Amino acid sequence: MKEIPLLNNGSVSKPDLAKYEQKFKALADQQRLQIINILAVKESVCVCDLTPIIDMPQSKLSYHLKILLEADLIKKEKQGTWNYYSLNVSELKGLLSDQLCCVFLPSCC
Amino acid sequence: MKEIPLLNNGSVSKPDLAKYEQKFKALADQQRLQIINILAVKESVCVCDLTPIIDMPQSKLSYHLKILLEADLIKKEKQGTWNYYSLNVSELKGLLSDQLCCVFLPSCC
DNA sequence: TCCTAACATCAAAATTATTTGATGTAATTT
DNA sequence: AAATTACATCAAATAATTTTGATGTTAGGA
Repeated sequence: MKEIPLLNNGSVSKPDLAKYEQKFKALADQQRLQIINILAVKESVCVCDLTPIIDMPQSKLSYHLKILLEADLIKKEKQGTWNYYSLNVSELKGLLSDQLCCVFLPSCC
Repeated sequence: MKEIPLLNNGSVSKPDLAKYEQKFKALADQQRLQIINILAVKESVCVCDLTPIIDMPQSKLSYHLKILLEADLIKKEKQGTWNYYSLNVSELKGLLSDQLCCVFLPSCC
């Protein structure tokens, strides 16, 4: 055993860790990254526009959108029968490097 | 049904999506974020230094370190009996916003 | 050489997350 | 008012991840 370091649990608080965990979890899925990428290109899109593009049953798409929504990475706006989804760009920019913004939010570059 | 959009699967390639999925998955865990945060403070640390700090059985810690390692977020250097781990700072900076770098890699700020 | 410390790895169990298909609800159209 | 479209939600099935405890490996010390 080597010298015992002074106790230091790191400087990020527990609730912050939980918050970032949630956001990274939301990003940690190819299908959701693809959704983000599509929303970046198309600005604002309803679920019915999305299904034919990404080839996914509607309930599955709703599930993934909800995960992104709960992580506050996207926004939802109801307009009559349709639900329009769009990116929460400021939130994403606060999370991702400029380089990644270029990859996933092409409107950035 | 509204107008059918021109087909556009997003612009990020499949292998890239898989790569980012892996990296975000590695980040998507409080315990691993805590490890990153500790490595940021302590620069280079062996597993035996880490166990008492983060209160986790050794096999579990090894498991989480491996996930970070496979995502190329940390580096490992063997020195005799000890394995020293350190952050892959450039990789993390390519991933995280400046703001997040400040949170998790405090040496940044 | 034998013992121990510092790990990694493994298999089983436990926990979480995802997928699927069915059903529910509200708005719109006919 | 009935039918249809655009979703959300639910419960069950499946799959992936994490945790645990045991065992294996290697290097250094007695």
